[in-house]
Amino acid sequence: MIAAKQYDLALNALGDPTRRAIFEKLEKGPLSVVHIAEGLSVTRPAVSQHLKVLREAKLISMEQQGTRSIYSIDPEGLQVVRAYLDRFWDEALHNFKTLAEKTEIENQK
Amino acid sequence: MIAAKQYDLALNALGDPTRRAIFEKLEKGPLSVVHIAEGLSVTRPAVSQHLKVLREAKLISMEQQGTRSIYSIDPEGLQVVRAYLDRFWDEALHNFKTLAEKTEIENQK
DNA sequence: TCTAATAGTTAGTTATCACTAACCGTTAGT
DNA sequence: ACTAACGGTTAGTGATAACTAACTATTAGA
Repeated sequence: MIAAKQYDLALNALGDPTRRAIFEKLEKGPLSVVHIAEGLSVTRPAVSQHLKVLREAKLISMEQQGTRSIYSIDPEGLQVVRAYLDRFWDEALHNFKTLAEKTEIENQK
Repeated sequence: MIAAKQYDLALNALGDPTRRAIFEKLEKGPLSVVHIAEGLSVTRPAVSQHLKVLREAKLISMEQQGTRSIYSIDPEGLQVVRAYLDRFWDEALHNFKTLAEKTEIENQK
């Protein structure tokens, strides 16, 4: 991955199903690595690697507590992806509108 | 990809840099396949395959005009991803808030 | 101090998926 | 009918990245 932009990192990170599973585990609140790993079908080291990717994308943040690493959802990455999607919103609605108008005309025939 | 849910399809689709490049080309308006392909570093068949993935994710829609296939941004896929991200918003803000409070306490020392 | 628990790293393997080449089908124009 | 333009499909290949196994480092507790 030679992604420079933040949204590249974030969308790449969320593109993997295992990483989404990890991300979704944090939906209910912060968790340590062992807690994140349990129930998942991959080994703990694999989880560690995914956590690194998610962290670089600023989708999660980490706080050290003794020997434990506690991970939480980070709003920064979410915000970046949101902003990216919003770029396309106007164009999408415009397309939708013209399509709707066409359909209407079509129906009048 | 054995993804059932719409947001799985959408996030998987946006996870690839070439597909993002295609998607971003449609930001300014609808385009035919040849127009999408020009400037990209992959062959036209590759573009066709990516368009299929984006279409299944409802991120783009297609309209046939003679021999041309005109592609546009589809708001449906955008909306699905947005809703997915929103699921994490409250939790993310909560984490952010407690972190902010902790930092404040830390600074008071 | 010794041990257990937690988790990050790295080398090597495997599996996935993006890509090209070759092909086919359809429509528009001459 | 013939040709050109457009674009979707498929088989096979190559590159990427997800994964495991083995190892190391750090901290907590007995």
